[in-house]
Amino acid sequence: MIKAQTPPYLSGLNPPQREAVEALDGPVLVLAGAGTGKTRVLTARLAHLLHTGRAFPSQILAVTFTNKAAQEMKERVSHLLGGAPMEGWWLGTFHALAARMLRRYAPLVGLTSDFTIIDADDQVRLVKQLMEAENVDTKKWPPRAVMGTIERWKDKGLRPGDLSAQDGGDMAGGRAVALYAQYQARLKTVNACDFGDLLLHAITILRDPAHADVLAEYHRRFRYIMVDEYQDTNVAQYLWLRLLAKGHNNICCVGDDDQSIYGWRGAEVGNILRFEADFPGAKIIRLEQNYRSTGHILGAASGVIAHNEGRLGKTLWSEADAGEKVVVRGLWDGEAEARFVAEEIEQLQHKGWKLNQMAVLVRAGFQMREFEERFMQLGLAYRVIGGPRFYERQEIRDALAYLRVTAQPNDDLALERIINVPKRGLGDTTVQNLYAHARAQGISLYAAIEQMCAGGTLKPKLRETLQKLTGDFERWRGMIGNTAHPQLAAQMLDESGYMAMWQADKSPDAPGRIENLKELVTGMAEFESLAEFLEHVSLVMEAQLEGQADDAVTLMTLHGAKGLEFDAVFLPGWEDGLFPSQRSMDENGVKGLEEERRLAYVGITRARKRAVISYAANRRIYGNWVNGLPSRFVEELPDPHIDTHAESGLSQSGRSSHWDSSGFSGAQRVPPPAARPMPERVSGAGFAKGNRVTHESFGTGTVIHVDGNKLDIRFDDGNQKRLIDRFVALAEA
DNA sequence: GTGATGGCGGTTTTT
DNA sequence: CCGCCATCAC
Repeated sequence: MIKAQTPPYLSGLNPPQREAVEALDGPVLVLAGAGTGKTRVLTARLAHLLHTGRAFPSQILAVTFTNKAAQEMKERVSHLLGGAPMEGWWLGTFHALAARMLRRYAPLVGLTSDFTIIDADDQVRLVKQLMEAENVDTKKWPPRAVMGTIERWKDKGLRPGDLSAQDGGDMAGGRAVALYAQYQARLKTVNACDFGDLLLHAITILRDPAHADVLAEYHRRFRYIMVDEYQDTNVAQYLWLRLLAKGHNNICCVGDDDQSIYGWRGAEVGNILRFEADFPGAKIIRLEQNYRSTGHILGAASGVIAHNEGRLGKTLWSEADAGEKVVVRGLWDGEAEARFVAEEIEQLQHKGWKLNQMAVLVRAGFQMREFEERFMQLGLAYRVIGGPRFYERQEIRDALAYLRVTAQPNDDLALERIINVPKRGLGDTTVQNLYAHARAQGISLYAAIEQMCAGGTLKPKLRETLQKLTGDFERWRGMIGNTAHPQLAAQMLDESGYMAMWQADKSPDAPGRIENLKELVTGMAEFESLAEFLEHVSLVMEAQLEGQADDAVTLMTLHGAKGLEFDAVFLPGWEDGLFPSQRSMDENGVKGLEEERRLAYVGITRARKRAVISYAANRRIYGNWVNGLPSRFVEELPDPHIDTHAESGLSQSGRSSHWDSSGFSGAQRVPPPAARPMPERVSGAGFAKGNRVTHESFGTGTVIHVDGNKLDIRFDDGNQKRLIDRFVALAEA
């Protein structure tokens, strides 16, 4: 038999990569270090399975963590195979795939196939309700924390029945397990699931001997399983995978234990560390050749991560040049640090580097403000990743709640959300009464309303209001199927008075909200049906793409940066307590510290050519000045790979002991609390779109967009900048 | 039902 | 210091 020539997707792979692509049978763990071509291997492997005829697309289960990763893989495989659309394959996130299974077998766990998927907000509201009904002090135990405990149980695959009362410790006055049971019961009553349930229910079905036929069916179907980012799987996901892989064990997991940074939300590094024990005979393949970073950057990153215990161990190497050493710089305070970073960025920009290829990666969101302010002052284009997302905005969630109740009247959480929005005179007391009835009868809120209206104990006025509301929903529900869903949505927002509510609202953000609502309605057209649209928003809480300047510095958290790469990466705030975060260390001890260290590793390895680490001696945190010491991670950076004094040329002994007081402008030390020159103009002067404004260095321009105190201004010289309002003044008429 | 006020807490976040 | 809540007064 004549072998076809090497298929294109195999060419250019290095030996371990190729081995990972071709090892199709049995369990395989691909330990893919940062920048070692993981995605390339995954996609080539998929292509290989299909190309060699080992499997049809429908026989492969390919799992990712994010929709973005799933999308990317879909596109790349399709491209590798000549653009053919891959029909019927199971490629998606754990949650999307589990939801797909569950839609089909929902009755086996007491749901109907049109169950609702509730979001984080609904989860907490439900827990809070239950806590209040149980007289649990919500001050002492915040509902969020109780919900967190429940979620961790779900992450571990534990249902209320698998726990005993003491497992909750004193959380919620020792009632956490009971609350968990009630929470689950309530979800069942309203035919809903939370994210954790998607996997939990799926596991429940797959491991129930009574439904062995279901498992058998999936075994027949999925001959190969592939998993991305395995280090981020939780126990529930692991159990789900194990059940599905049982028998053939053709499972290939790709991951990097050194990049496990989601332990706090249930990820178990243990899954990847234990792989060989879990899947006997597993082949372990290490991808260690890095194609991304220079030698010094790799050396610095490796030096830091080497301080962690219990690693599987990899030695990254590169054929690339050593490049520049990692710059480490101590600054006087947070402001000086922001000035320093901005200055460095501008210098690189002058050398021809693209802002798009630079990123500032912080440990926590609140650190971004200092940089934003400085960038705005300078008119340096930047984009913030990870703000509030489209589907999380209040008005969008309200609109979705209307749609949810229309599609599924038993969706209590949704109904509760909008029952009095806009105001209909259905206040707390009324809602509590309705709920009391619902709980007593074990029915949904909507059903309770119908029953009570039929009863006749209600005051006429109230009854009229409620009947109007249910009547509206009946009417809208009747339109499903015979009216285009975007039109249904538009009509609903109109007839409910929701749109009118915002139109009547005089607050400055009301127009923006109306815009968003319109955008929501327009966006719905891309989906086949209302149900499909709702499924999408439940499972794909995608960030909204904002029309920002094309070339801009990226500002985001270290967590958000995983999987990305930039020519230049700035890592500010390396002070003990901030990074590594004090809380992490207090709450999780060495484990917490090690996860922080992995975060440091992730941060450094994002850089292709230049990494700049900085720390400040003084920082204002929550209003008061605190002085900090350089992060222990700074000490862990191996000397040969770092340059502590990029510009100032001060003495070079013990690096923690001297701060670069010269800054880059030679300013002398200023006692932190001293009055600093603050711009006189106050924020919130009420600029509006269309205002003519002036700025000291940019001249006159027109405000084209207002976002809180940030203004997008098109200057008369053609430049567009984003600035803080207090740096501009209204132009003289 | 709404607006004002005081207290408190304050990482990381996808699905 | 700032923003979110819960509570209170109307």
